[in-house]
Amino acid sequence: MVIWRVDPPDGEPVFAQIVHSVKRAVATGRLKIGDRLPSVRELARELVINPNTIAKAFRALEAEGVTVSRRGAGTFVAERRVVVRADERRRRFRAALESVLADAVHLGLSEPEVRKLFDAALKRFRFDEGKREK
Amino acid sequence: MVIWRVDPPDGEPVFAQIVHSVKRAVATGRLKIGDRLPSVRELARELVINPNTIAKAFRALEAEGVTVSRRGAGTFVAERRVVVRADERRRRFRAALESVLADAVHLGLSEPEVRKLFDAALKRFRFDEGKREK
Amino acid sequence: MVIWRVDPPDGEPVFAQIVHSVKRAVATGRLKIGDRLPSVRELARELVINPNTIAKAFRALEAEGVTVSRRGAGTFVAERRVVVRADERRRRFRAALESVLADAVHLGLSEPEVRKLFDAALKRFRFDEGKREK
Amino acid sequence: MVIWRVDPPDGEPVFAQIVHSVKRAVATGRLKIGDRLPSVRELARELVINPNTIAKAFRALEAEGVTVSRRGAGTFVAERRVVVRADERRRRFRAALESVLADAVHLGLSEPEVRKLFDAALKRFRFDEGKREK
DNA sequence: GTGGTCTAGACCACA
DNA sequence: GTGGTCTAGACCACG
Repeated sequence: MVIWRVDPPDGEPVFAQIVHSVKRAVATGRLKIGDRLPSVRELARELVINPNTIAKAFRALEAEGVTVSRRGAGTFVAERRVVVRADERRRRFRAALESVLADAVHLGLSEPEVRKLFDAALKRFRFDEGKREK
Repeated sequence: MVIWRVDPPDGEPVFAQIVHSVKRAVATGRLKIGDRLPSVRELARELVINPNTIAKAFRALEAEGVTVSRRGAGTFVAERRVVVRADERRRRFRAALESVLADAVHLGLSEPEVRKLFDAALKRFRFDEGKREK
Repeated sequence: MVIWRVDPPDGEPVFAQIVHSVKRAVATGRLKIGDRLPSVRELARELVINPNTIAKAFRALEAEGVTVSRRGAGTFVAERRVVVRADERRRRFRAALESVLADAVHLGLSEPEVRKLFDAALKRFRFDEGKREK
Repeated sequence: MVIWRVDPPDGEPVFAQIVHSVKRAVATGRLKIGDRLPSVRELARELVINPNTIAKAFRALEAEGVTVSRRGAGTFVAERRVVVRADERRRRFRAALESVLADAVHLGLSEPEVRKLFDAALKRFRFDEGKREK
């Protein structure tokens, strides 16, 4: 799977698309703890995007605890550390899921189709790793 | 279930929260085809939100085909009509789902927890209705 | 062809749909000069529409010179009388046509398709009658 | 050809006139895919119209898929993508065309005149471009 | 009464 | 700089 899924006219802000790309890559194992992300300038050149936008995305990732940046060395995938209380994280997940499911209904997807796509997606994500790996 | 889940400081634009509220209510059967939504002014009073903001949400809902508005009459839940191609709607759902799952991983949810919450949520949505009902 | 093409949730105001129905019927010969329209109450019952809305449409038709109403007798298709200057009517037609054609392009219709639909539609309209008929 | 055909007292809402202006300009090739529209504020100044009104028109254009807007960047003519089913788009075109033709009859235009104006107008529209161009 | 349009002006988010 | 959101308030069009 490709890491960078960035499409400026998509509607989602470009910096958010970068944030999502990294989070998806980490959550699916495409990026592992300790892996180094490209430098801001490098990535800006590759994706043809303003470096300020990349820098903003990286700042957001660090604020969320997904990455850590070490001066002069670069940005790295961080050890996963859970900060949110159990009920709070369930609440957030449920809310996000409900929006997605409501959209699915309005898009005209059937329940079996949704179930199938969910199962398929779920397989690609690594839930119980992160705290053990390097 | 309550229909209106609106919390201005939430970060998500208020009008989008209203849009989501209605889509969720329709998708879960809390609102049925032909049902009349509260009037713009009425809802504005109830939620303590500027009427223009409500009107904007209703316009967005109409543009998405979720409702129809009639001057002098009100705003109604529309017949559900599927317009998007099958592959396109799968693509959209998959993308949205992946973001939600990536967030779940980073929130520290476990796979069984996610599965359980998904199953529970799925039960509340009505996938195969809409084209027949009143 | 059916005369009354009225669909409240269509977006076009209901009274305007009635006006268009009558103008279309007259222009295609479905209604002829001197023909009597249904009474306001009769039509309101038939179309399940507020009588005020019908009355408003009939007022608009009379203002445009399409119909004449005779007290106690009803509303009748009027002798066609042209009031607009030649250049003005060409200007109006051109403007309306351009909007329709622009929409056709954005809808994805092809030029031959448009040409064909135009030719087919044109055949159904009676341009050079009206001043002669009873 | 001038792009902006906006006349506030015309009866048609100002924002709709702007929408039509852009659609016409794109459909006739006056604006090409990827072209940047004037900024909201710039156009507001030029047309002496409230920026919110311009913004509303641009939002409507985006909802119809004619343009894409990017925060911080501007509003651009979108790749043309056909979403509506073939029969549906024919139905819509036919309905709009019939209203225009009925009006033409009532305006007193002759059939040859209508035909001539149609042929002339048709030449100015680009039906089969859009998916390939820059 | 209903929704729709337009203006004016503040403030935010993004590139 | 760009577009987006929200408020406040006037006025219009429709049923």
